[in-house]
Amino acid sequence: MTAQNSATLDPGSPVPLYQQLYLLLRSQIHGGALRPGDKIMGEAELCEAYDVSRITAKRALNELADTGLVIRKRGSGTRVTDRLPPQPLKASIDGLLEKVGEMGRNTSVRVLSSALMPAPPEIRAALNLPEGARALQSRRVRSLNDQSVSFLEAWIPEDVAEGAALEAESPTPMLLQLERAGISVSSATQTITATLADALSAAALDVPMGAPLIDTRRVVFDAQDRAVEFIRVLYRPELYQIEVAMRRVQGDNGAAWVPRPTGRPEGRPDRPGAPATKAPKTP
Amino acid sequence: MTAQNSATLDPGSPVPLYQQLYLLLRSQIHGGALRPGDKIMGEAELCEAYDVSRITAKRALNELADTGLVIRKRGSGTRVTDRLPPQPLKASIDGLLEKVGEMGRNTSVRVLSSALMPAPPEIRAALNLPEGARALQSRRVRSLNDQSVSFLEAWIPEDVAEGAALEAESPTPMLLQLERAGISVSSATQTITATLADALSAAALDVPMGAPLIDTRRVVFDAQDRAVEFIRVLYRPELYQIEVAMRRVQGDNGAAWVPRPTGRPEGRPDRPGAPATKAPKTP
DNA sequence: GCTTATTGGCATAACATTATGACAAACGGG
DNA sequence: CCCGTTTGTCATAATGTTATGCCAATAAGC
Repeated sequence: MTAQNSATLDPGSPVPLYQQLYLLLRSQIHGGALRPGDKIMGEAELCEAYDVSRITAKRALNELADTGLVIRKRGSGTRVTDRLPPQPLKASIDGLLEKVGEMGRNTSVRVLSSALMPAPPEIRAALNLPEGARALQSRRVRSLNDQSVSFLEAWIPEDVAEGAALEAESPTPMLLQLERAGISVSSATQTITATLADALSAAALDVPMGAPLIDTRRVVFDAQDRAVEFIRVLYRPELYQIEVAMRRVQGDNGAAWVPRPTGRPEGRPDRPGAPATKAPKTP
Repeated sequence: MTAQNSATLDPGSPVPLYQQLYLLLRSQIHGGALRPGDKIMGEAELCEAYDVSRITAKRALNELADTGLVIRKRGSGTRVTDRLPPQPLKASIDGLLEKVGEMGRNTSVRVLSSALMPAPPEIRAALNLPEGARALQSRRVRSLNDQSVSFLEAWIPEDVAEGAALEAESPTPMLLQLERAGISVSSATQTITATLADALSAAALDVPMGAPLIDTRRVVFDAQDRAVEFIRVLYRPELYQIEVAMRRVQGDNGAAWVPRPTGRPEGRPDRPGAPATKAPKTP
């Protein structure tokens, strides 16, 4: 049984071939299969491998070059950029950044919009609101070093928002404002999945439509188990990833994995999970 | 600052307009904004609302009808199908299914390939192997109810694999085989991100290339802190999602979120988080 | 039965995507 | 310096996408 890499794009897809190939190569670079300095297959080879015409392969490679991920040279070929696209940030499931190792980052939050509006059904279901209830919607973008990392949409029930006198236009996280207003946040349920950038998130995060995004949804409860906030955050996977450290414990009914909360405590050396790209470059 | 909910489409995107509109409406249905039985805006209204021609609106609606999400009737209009698509499975971060509520599921594992081969650089980095080292690669697909849910690629260093006398062709999870062979698994580091289906994973999971996938990578360590396995698992987000329940605790330096290991213990009701992802479309 | 709303279908035209093929220009190795 | 390799550029043709406009067929209300 052999591991074969029969690679074929889907000509029947509504997404144009050059875009399919571009996204594919892009994810290979971000995922670590193609490393900085590596030589990418030439246009001719790509034609062969993916059964497309040279114009299509060329366009995919040119899009990569336009994004700065590769460098193309006549007669020489196409190579992945040396300057490593910065390692994606690692964050624990609580959504707070951890590996802010280099502290030179300019982090910033921009409020795109905020308004009190009737909560759509999906939000009502998450927040357990009656039909016709209104909620405060706030959309924000978080940037690090002038790169948009995450796009966020928060919903807070009208009564909660009023009671806490929230400043929706302030870049201060809504959750923090809630806590400052005396609402004791006690638990949350978070769902992690993947999605594609639509027009709205693509514009906010400065990625092409159809790019993959990490999609997290969280419902936050106060001490009385009342849902006080629903947040959906979309992250750019090449800039931000979720990392979980786990310990194996023996329980009553067999072994189980226990997530270790935050940081990198118990003497576990900092072991890369072999995500994205590799670190150093030869001198 | 107003929240413009008119998520305008992007005529400049490589993704055709009818597809953008199709995806938009589709995510509204999956997300709960449009509920079963609801009447969707007619072609004329969609033209107005999204500034597209009727042919485009019609095509988007027809794609929805082809997928079975809506029913169109001349003179009457377009309505969301009554039967709602099944909820995705929820699993905790340890990768083990939980919501196997209905126990009638036929779960099965198929071994696609397995081979001892030189470990590619990205794997060597994860497993801390020297250049030229070999590793056992095993690719598997896990299905539930005849639907492919996850695609898995495991790498085990040659010496570990030999010492444990692994049966790579057996559907028994490699990690379980390692444990049975006396290798005590004690900790792991897992990274969660999002990616696009390439040719290989698309074929294995029966989704179109370019579909979004949840991408988890895990390095497993034994009691001696030796990396014994690297696993990369790709999940179909419309069938499988990761769920984390968290508790807020007061620590020494401020509050922190503590993940609650597994299951849905402390009386927290089951709260849906509403996904919005791409499904396979067979033209 | 008549009217209105809504989808189905067709024709035309402008533009984007893709394949095929040919030639020019830069790079690198012998 | 020559030569093979690789990318840059161009032209042509088939196909897909989108807008505009028109008319037919079906459903629902009066």
